[in-house]
Amino acid sequence: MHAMADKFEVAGALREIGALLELEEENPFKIRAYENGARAVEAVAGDLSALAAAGRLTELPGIGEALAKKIGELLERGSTDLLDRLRARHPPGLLDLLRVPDLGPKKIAALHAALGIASVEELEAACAAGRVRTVKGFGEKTEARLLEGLRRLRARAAEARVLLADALETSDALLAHLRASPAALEVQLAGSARRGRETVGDLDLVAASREPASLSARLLAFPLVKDVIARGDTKTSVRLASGLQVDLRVVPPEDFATLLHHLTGSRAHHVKLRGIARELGFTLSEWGLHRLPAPAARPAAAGPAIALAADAPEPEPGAPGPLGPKIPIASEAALYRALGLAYVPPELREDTGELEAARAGALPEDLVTLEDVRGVVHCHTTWSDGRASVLEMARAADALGLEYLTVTDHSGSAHYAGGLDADRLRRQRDEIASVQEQVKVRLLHGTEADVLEDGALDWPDAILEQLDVVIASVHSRLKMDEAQMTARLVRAMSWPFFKIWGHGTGRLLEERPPYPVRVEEVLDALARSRGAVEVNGDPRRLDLAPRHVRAARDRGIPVVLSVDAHSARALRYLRFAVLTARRGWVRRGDVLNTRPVDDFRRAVRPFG
DNA sequence: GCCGTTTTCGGCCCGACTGTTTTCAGTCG
Ligand SMILES: Nc1nc2c(ncn2[C@H]2C[C@H](O)[C@@H](COP(=O)(O)OP(=O)(O)OP(=O)(O)O)O2)c(=O)[nH]1
Ligand SMILES: [Mg+2]
Ligand SMILES: [Mg+2]
Ligand SMILES: [Zn+2]
Repeated sequence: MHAMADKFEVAGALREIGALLELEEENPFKIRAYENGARAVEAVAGDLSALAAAGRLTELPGIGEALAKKIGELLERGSTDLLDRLRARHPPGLLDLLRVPDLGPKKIAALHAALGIASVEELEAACAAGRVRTVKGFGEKTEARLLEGLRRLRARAAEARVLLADALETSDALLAHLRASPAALEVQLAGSARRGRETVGDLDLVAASREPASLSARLLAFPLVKDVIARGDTKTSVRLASGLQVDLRVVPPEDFATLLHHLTGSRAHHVKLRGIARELGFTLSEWGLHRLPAPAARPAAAGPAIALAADAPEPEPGAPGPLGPKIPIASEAALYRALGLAYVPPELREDTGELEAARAGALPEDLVTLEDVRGVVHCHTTWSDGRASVLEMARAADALGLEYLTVTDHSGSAHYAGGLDADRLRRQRDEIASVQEQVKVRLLHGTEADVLEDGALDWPDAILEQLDVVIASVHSRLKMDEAQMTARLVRAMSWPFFKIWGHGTGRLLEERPPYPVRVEEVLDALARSRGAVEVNGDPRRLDLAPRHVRAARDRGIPVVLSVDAHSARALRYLRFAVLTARRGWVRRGDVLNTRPVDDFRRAVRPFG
């Protein structure tokens, strides 16, 4: 098809192969190998083709000879013989069917065999006509469920993800609601929201209780609950009016730590961690850490094993199989300790090297925290497109106990955002000086300078040298190709003064993809020059993304946690910047605005 | 398909809930 795929297209093709193999009901471990390969390819920092050209693809975890060959082919011509063959064997509509909730490869095969259904449209028609219920293994309820799944898929609701900030507002309300129950001994947020992912697919909650049914009922009584998706002894799933799904698991208090760990994820982290447990002779699930039974103690074995089985206590719920003794686990830290590992914070549990690091004792122990941050960077005011005045922003910062605040309004070319010209910039400096006399927080004066089309910044050096801080951001002319945008940013980051790369890739989550740019090349330029990367805490941005933040700190580039505030309320975005930085393995010492104001000022001052 | 300070073959994480099942497969988390 097309030549020269990038790593995301390669990952997409590997996932498509995986999905098509699923339809063929191939060995699940082989299918997983394709998913692992896709993740490994995406995690590559920098140029995948370079790695392929050097014949080093098999150094990636989960890539062997077979996948390396296919990746090479994908890079060259955008497809592989296997993918071509698979595509030729299956109608394209079958792949779409995999996206229908509650429909997997087995049911698709059954429907295809019985009714010739090979597309979403055909399934919809068959459900509407009541033909699906006639297929063996299907009934009225399944048909109705599929219709509902089709409706949600059509409405684009089935795969929608919600911004972390919005999800946390809902989860705060839910947690308060559940904690008010006398049956609740403990209730906590888990899942991707606890890991600080920028968007979440649902809300996952965990609770400890002696009366799980009572807590489940309490969830159903939450005013925003619209539908009950499933209700069992330990797990209840509901859909809220907003469309957001909420999963609640409830266990007795002695299993709370392992449940919290389980529901926090991620899936890939668990697969690897449980593999490690197994190597050590344990088995791990939400029901706890157990010793594996000795291999000799099988039903076919001699007398003592049978006697042991007869004496075994009642199996607890969720643990029907033969298990060895249970190791009490009182906390997540105790769980990792029991497996000989350093504690892995939730934000790092993505199987991106954290378990290898935990084994080697190489995990960062001083990941940045909200309490470490002394000042906020990147604030807009009514001088450009902010809604609060300098005084209002400063008072809000005082209320939060912040040590300093950096006013960085837009530069002149940002007409759409009321960018400042040199004269207004001077007058703004005077106003900041006068506001400073009324507040405790130290006010610093900077700019968010547009990176122009040619990579120049929007201010002459003579202006920049009067400022405390310069954020350099791309706001316009976004429709360049990757080579042009990379060249533009490399030039911008190479100027011989200190600058902060603002919202590096311009993404707007669930709205606008990042503009095409080779981030690693820009980071290389920044590492050779003077500057820092911003982790923009605006919940719609969270930019740079964690893997790029990690690539920055691997190059020794310092980090600034920013709020990009256009209102006083937005100063609270700092927590999202912190979460995103932690997901990028950022330590306290990597972050310039954990320093006292004078240190910070010296570190970021453009000249000198 | 990947992988290996116990292995180059034989493992690969583990469980909840639903529906239609007469004993559990399928899907999802
Ligand atoms: N052991 C194990 N745990 C799983 C598996 N799938 C999900 N989990 C656990 C870990 C997940 O973080 C947790 C919640 O599942 P979700 O599907 O909600 O995923 P998560 O919250 O991570 O991401 P999301 O934003 O909801 O898509 O359940 C699995 O296949 N095996
Ligand atoms: Mg989730
Ligand atoms: Mg979930
Ligand atoms: Zn901006």
